[in-house]
Amino acid sequence: MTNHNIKPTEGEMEILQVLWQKGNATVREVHEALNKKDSGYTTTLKLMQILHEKGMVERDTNQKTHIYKALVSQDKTEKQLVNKMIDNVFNGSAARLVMQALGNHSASADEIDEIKKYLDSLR
Amino acid sequence: MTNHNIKPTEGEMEILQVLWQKGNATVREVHEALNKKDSGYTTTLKLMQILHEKGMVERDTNQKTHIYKALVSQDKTEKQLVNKMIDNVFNGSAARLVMQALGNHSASADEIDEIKKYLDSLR
DNA sequence: CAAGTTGTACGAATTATTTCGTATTCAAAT
DNA sequence: ATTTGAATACGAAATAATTCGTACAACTTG
Repeated sequence: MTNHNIKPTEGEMEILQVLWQKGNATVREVHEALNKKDSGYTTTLKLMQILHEKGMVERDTNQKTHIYKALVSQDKTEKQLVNKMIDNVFNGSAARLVMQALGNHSASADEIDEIKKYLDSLR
Repeated sequence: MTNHNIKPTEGEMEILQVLWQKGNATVREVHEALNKKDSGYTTTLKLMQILHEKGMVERDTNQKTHIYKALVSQDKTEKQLVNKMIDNVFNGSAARLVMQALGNHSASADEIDEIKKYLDSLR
């Protein structure tokens, strides 16, 4: 299977987020979206070049200013990370992760409804 | 608030898991529980010493063989990690994480029931 | 008690990740 | 055309995390 061992680092993930959200973007756009006051433009550039080396993004170099686009799927990447966390942190129990996620104040009433609907659809 | 910025590394997490599960344990017990063929005993020892430096575990040094015990709570640590993932990976949406977790790891019917019960209890 | 075994201590090597500095290229504006 | 600004390339420094080697202390047991 392709895309076997994608394991973006934290910094790489931040960039992928932006690319998934925007569809495609230049380094400057990504850098500004991230709005990191603690690291410079060339840092973002470098990370994006590394993502490219690793085959996680592609880029159009026809213009001087390159345009990047994610190659790894958001869904697959998210699944990978979630699975890893279920295994590493919750000893394989998806339910435990879910409850931990919901026990926080993070989930609004709307979200909870959405989840219930989703659970029903699983039947 | 105490325990403000716990952020165990991956290796540290593995050890904490064992300590949470066993209540307390020696380095050797932890090392064997982890069953790492790729790294040696002193590596586990070192990590546990670092956990101690960081105040995440305590140890009884009355005997030659020290006995370790987690000081950070499993629940709080899990919440931290889950929240971090919700922020970093799911743009703040707990619901998205939950659905990714369920759509995936094929939560069992029992697990799903448990989650529904839990959701109802949140009202 | 001497030899072997099991443990801790801890500096240092290794590896991974992030960050930066600087050279260079290209295009726009003066 | 020259300067200026914005971009890429990329080595290397800085930081973080893991792993190991080795010294030494404390028990075991023959």
